[in-house]
Amino acid sequence: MQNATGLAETYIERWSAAADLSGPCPVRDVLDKIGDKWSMLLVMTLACGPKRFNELHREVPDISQKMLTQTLRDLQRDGLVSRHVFDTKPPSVEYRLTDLGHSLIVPFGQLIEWANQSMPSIAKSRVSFDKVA
Amino acid sequence: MQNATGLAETYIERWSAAADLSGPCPVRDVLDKIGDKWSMLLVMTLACGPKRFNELHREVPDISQKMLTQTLRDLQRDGLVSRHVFDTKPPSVEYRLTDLGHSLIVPFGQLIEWANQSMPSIAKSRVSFDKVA
DNA sequence: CGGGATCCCCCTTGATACTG
DNA sequence: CAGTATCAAGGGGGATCCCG
Repeated sequence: MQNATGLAETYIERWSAAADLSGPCPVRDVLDKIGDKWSMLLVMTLACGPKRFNELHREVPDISQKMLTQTLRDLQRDGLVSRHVFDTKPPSVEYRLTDLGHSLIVPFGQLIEWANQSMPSIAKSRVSFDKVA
Repeated sequence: MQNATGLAETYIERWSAAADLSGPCPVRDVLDKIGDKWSMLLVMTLACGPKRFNELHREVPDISQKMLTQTLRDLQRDGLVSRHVFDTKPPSVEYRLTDLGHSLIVPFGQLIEWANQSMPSIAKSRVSFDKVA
């Protein structure tokens, strides 16, 4: 295991090597989902265990039914989430993270970690930037 | 240092604890930038060293002048990038990552790493999903 | 309960032209 | 070289209604 500086250089190196900026890179494709308004929120909400549709809706109140459905479908399409229908009445549908989906928690968590730690600096920077402008 | 499973649980735990989903959380705020079409691309492009405006434009050809300007301003506003004007003629402006900006490379790199490793699975999942539909 | 279908707004992005 | 200003288009996403 290398230190943080070494890691950074490793990533920079790899990026430079892979940086074929002509055409849509696969990385962009994944990043679009990360940055998408709801995907990661749902992934983290599902991280603590499987949940049903309306259960998710309750835990993430400000998402519309449409976007909840759509985002879940996209996550399922990418194999991050699996969908299980129980043929009861009324019907019950359970969503849960796949292994692949679960594997996203650590790298994504690192980013959250960074975000939380960096928030104060970012906030201060914004204030002083806006003050000048 | 814990193993991957322990780490995941740590992040899940923290997320649950912090999940005040009422109102815009700071995490969403940061995620918007990550997912934004150009921010991370520019950060990684600047990772290997400072660059001037048109130099950046050459290395990321498919960005428009407008978005390049705008994205750089946002990054500067957040304190991830610093802007240095050299009063020569013709004028020269150099952009470089701040320490804060540099600190993003590692967590972001982890995500890229995940993306690259998971691409095959995701691609396969998509194919089989679309086949059914 | 768990969605699908539709309408519509607005915000981001791109293209183009101009400037110090 | 390093931007700014303006206009037009596209699609992401919300609101609403409907269905099995």
